[in-house]
Amino acid sequence: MAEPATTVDDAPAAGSKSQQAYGAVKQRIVDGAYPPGHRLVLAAIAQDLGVSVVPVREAIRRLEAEGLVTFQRNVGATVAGIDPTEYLYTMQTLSLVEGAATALSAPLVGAGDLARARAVNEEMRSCLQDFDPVRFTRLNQDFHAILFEHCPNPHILDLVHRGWNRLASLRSSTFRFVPERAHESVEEHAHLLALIEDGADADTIERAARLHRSATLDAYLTHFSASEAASEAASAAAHDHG
Amino acid sequence: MAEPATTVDDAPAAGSKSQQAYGAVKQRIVDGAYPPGHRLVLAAIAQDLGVSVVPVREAIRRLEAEGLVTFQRNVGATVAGIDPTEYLYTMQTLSLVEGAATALSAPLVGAGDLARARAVNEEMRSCLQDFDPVRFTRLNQDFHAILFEHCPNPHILDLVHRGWNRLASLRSSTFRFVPERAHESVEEHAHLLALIEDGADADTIERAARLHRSATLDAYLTHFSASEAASEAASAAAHDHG
DNA sequence: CGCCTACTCTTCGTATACGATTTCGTACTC
DNA sequence: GAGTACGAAATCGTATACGAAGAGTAGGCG
Repeated sequence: MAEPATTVDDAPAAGSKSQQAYGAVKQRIVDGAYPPGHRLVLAAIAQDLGVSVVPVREAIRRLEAEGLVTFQRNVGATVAGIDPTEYLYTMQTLSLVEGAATALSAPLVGAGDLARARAVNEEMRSCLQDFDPVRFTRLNQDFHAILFEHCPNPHILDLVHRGWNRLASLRSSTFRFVPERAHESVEEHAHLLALIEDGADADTIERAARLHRSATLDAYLTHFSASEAASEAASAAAHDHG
Repeated sequence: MAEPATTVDDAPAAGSKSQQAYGAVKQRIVDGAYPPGHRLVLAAIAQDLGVSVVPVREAIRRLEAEGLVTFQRNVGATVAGIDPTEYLYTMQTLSLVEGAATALSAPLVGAGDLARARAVNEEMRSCLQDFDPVRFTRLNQDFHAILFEHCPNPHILDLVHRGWNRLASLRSSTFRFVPERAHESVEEHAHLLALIEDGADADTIERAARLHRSATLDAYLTHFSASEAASEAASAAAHDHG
């Protein structure tokens, strides 16, 4: 299995060069090395990774399917932007699937998981002063990942992961713009943990998890008082679930 | 803008050979020409379509991302099967996203849409005697499509389409095995239409739409009294939402 | 007689090469 | 001076070719 050892040691090294390229490009996108709007030129990436254009092409198409890049025939691919409307759609979808995943996962969350989640949430709480949006967002993801990762339905779980990946493009998340929201978020996390620990029914947990995310979305929308009609419509829809 | 004006009636001829291959293979899968489990050999398909293997490969990977085919490195692709567990997961996911899509779509459903939906439902009702599962399933899809197609969130709408596509592999659907369910289904459709017409709130509509699908799933599970532990777990989860 | 091994054959994975399309720069005209 | 048309460069899309990995099969060995 002696891989060509071309600077591969951290993340990729996934046997296939396609997967290798996929992992590499994906990482650079979420790391911010390829900022939104950046053009992804096949030949350049191929040369950079030491492979041909064919695997790179396939990787790009996979990333397109995940919504991380946009593609245009005979023009090329660019890193998917943070268009407010798109952000809104993504958050709404995520609230839906993450709520369900959390509810389905709840019965399978053990005491150890709960303890870990609580620890992460406390770390978030201690992070509130001397606020660092990026770090907070990262902890936020860790927290929720613990709660939904046991979801027995792989399709739903996959959708949750995709949603988080898309949001990873803008690493700052909502909390950069609306720091106040961070405070509420920590409290809602505690509430969610209590529900799970008490064995609340799935519907209640789903509702709480969904509302938690919808509230974050609303906080965002309130600050950027909607720039489009579409935003308003979707906002109203999100509210309806409150 | 100004699409090549192709967009021909059915599916293929989409400018790019990749898209052409994608459309062609997809159609053969949903048509049943490529039955579940059928091996998809790149070279064979390429020759059949008069193109090279590269576009076909890309098409296959896209179909893989949609869950219509399964892929194994250095082995090849096969049409995704109807593994009961997989069916269960798909239905559960579909109940989630279709419920949300229907609720979000409801305020945008006009009188004309309602009339069409009602007409389709009546056609289904008249279809109950002299029962044809395939035809009934098709009408069922038409009915629901009218209700969720106005969903303003393209991501959610796309997820609904993907779910339906996966189910299209087994064209007979649940109704082949549980004809009794067809009767209830028509009644629930009427109820759903009434809710939408009365302008019920989004949560109520989402609940009704989700429950409608969950009930179909349960009917299936009751007949094939679960063959696996996983099935039971997911079934219980689905019930929790009732 | 059954199991293991070596070989071949199919099929995938990737590299290279060439044609097609778009875009950008420049010169020309009104 | 602005707009348009032409041409060159860049980039994508697809075909062909070759190497690699897995699956099936025949033969030998226990």
